Amino acid sequence: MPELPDVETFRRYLNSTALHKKIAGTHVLDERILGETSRNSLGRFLKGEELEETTRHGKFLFAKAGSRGWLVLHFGMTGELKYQKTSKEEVEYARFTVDFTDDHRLIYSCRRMLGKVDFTDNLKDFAEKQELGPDALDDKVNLEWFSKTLSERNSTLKSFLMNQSIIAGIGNVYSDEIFFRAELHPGIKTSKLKKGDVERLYNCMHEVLEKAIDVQADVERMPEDFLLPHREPEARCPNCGGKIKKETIAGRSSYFCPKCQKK
DNA sequence: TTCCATGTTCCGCA
DNA sequence: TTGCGGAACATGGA
Repeated sequence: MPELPDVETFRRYLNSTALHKKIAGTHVLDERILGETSRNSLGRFLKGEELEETTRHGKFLFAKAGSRGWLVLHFGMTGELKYQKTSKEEVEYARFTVDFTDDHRLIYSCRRMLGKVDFTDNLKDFAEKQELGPDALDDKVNLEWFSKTLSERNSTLKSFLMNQSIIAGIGNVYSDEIFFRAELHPGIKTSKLKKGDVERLYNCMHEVLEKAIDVQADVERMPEDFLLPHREPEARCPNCGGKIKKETIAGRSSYFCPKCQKK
């Protein structure tokens, strides 16, 4: 589930596997995965270079390829990364590979084709073009900024937190988790929040994202009192034992506890 | 077979 | 003009 914690986990995985190796070539297995950069250009930009370092902005992962710029990976809803020996059998739904001269390759897979592979020579320009707000864990997103930005909007909390042009990185699953921890109903209007609510929401956003990164976004390793392990029909609230409710809010299915998260 | 799914983008409307 | 909510997109999985 590629939201901020998942993408951060991919980034660390890439760092521990695919950095500082010479790129022999690249393969685009399905052109529909490409963003603005053509198959040929992508190959030309990457071949002979090494991935030197990585960074992340919201749900976008960037890997610096020599002095030419950055490989851009977005994972859509079903994207994944895998690094393995070239001789190993192909990963299912593999769409793009970076092949290294040491006979290993980095495989980008994406079942539903909603992700994107791209290249950019400037991270700032890229973020602007994508209309990305600051990353949720960026220092800029402090309580003061958060509370000011919240007050300038008038939408549901759900739609606020999932809007990538306001704050980048939070999607459907982790926004539910944040509202659960903050004991706020996802359908509350931003204008209705009291000062204490805003602070709690802000703190829970950090708590949830950091904890999720800690456990490598693995649901099995999430704390038992998180909503995530109980995010399914008929589940019980880990807090009060009540029944978890599913409702469409801002166009997405939202799970919450109607007892703990009042509107 | 039908419904649903963690992503973004586009369109109509207030 | 801006910004919100819903539909559409692609591809299976339950």
